[in-house]
Amino acid sequence: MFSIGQLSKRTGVKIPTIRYYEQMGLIDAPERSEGNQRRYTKDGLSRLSFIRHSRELGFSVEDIRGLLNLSQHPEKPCHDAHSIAAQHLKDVQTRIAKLRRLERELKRITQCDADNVADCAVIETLADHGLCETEH
Amino acid sequence: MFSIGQLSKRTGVKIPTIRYYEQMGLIDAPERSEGNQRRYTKDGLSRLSFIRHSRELGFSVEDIRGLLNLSQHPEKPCHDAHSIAAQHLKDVQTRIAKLRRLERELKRITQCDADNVADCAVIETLADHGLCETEH
DNA sequence: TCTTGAAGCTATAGCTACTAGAGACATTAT
DNA sequence: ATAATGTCTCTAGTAGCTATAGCTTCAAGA
Repeated sequence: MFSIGQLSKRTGVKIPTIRYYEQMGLIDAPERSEGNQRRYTKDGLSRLSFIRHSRELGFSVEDIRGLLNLSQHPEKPCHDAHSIAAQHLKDVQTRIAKLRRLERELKRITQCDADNVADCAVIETLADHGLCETEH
Repeated sequence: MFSIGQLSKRTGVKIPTIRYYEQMGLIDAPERSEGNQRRYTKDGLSRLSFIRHSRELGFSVEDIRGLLNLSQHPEKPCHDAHSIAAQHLKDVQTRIAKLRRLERELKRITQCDADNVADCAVIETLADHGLCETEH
């Protein structure tokens, strides 16, 4: 049996976040001690680790709810898990592409070496989209 | 003079967002019509365009507050504008790097071709961080 | 056994940057 | 004049937590 603090240390999920997950129904409400404190089992630990890891990979809480659900049913086809992951991969790739365009634009505008704001490319570019090289 | 709807169309910023910016102090409260509706000048239009464009480049509202401030003082050195932009560029690059690692990991785990959840690499990897190739 | 300090409890509010909705009033076109 | 559209304020909701207040419980040392 782990206290919430021990669970937190083992998984790296902060205490208020664990309680938040419980509230959101991602983890079951665990048993309580006589004094009403949460007591977790190994099962609770691995479920939370699953969540933690999924969050690190950027899955949304809703996605995780689905994945957790699937993981409880080992006999089911894993097609659903794949489509969640594949969709997420796509999202990540879209975000990368977008950020790359931003990076290019930011690199360009930070290269200005003017002395004052009047001639500054940063300010000027922000004021006038027409000065941008790429679309965004 | 533009109504809020016209301003919205010209800048691409949604009406509630314009009001939100006003509330946040990013744009000045404009004059009102006799019937209490907002009426904007060209100045208001260009200020909002500046904000819109900065948001598109991913600057935070706080950053934009600083940049707008600087843009009002053309005689000032533009060092501050540069450091805001440079810091933002750095953030963007960090995010790109992180997303690339995610992308790699997601690509790897979505390549599984198991039939059911019990053998599914997606689920398995999420449950056990040790199966990951890269750190995150 | 008593005490003390750390850890845990609930409930509420705050964060970013908006977005949505309700219900009332203003403006514009016909 | 009337109807359709636009705008007003206010409140609450979104994701995924984080922080605070004021209280109770637990575990270890004297």
